[in-house]
Amino acid sequence: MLTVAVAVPRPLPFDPIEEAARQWAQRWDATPHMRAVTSVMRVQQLVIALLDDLLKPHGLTFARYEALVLLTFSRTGALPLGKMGERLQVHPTSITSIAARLEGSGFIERRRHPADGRAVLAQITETGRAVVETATADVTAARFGFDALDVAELDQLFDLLEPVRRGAGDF
Amino acid sequence: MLTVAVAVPRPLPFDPIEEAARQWAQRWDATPHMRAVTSVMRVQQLVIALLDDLLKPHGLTFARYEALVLLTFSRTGALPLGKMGERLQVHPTSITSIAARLEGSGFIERRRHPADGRAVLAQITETGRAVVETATADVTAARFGFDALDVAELDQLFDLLEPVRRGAGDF
DNA sequence: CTTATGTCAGGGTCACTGAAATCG
DNA sequence: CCGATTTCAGTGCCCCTGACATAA
Repeated sequence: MLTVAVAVPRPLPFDPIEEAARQWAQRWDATPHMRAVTSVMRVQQLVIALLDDLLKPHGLTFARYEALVLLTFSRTGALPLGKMGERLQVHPTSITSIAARLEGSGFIERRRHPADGRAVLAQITETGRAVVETATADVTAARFGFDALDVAELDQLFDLLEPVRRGAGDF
Repeated sequence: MLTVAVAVPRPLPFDPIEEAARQWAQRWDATPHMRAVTSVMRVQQLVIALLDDLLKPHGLTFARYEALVLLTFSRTGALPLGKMGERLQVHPTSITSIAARLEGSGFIERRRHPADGRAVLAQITETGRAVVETATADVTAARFGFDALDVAELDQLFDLLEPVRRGAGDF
């Protein structure tokens, strides 16, 4: 048995977002918007902290993990960087950096696109495929940190957020 | 009339999260979790981009705006840094940095706590109060980027996320 | 020539670790 | 002495801008 000391902030005796909303409402409007948005921000922060903790032992960040997963979805295990950036909705220079680090870890290889000399193909390696499998086992076991919700609630959450993404012009 | 050219990525002809979920389901489980979590991550990204754009003209980031708002909620307009970090749920070194930059902008002043020589009080200035008001007018006018949802849906979203935050030990 | 793709340099923010100073 | 509060140095991550090289 091995125990690890982890610094966890003492829980507050009240919900800080509820409290902020209460004060907000006394002066400004859009209180329901503020409350919902603050919740999304906080949950994202919690989830990314959990996922990065789970992925770190595998030598991955969440961004790199997502890129690797995307490659396993393609038939050949290879995609042009531009296409990856589009799908993952990240900045062109970010996908370059992500690919560079994945290559440094031996999870992908970069080579010129045979049909388009401008493009670069990211090709997942066998090591890359292996790490995706073990890392995915960890994150699915943790239910992505959303163990508190059942499937109906998860779908409801997705449906609620869909128009927000659509409204921002994502698709 | 003045128009500004802004680079906006071309929308995808499909929902990239739906597509990822479809592929995910063919190999792994926890698909509803993955779909919901990815949505939260993406929406957070969209909201933070919008808010930072709205706040930048006021010389604020979202983190600094939140800190300033918190100060306006206190009776005296002053709080110890430790208390602020607790409420905003940010790392002690982060609140130091946020306070340092807010002070550099003239939005707060830092002084020793009169009753506890270890603590530092952040005191909002008149300039700080003024910038909170104008910045808040901007973000509420934009409905925090959640204009696509009505009040019932916003409350539903908050309620869905509440057990996730509670489960992570936030309060 | 213009457009598309990717890379690199650099600046900004924030999270975190570890160490230190100060004070209760 | 121990613990709490804050600061500082340093690392890593990701975002973005701007400039550049290469190729369609």
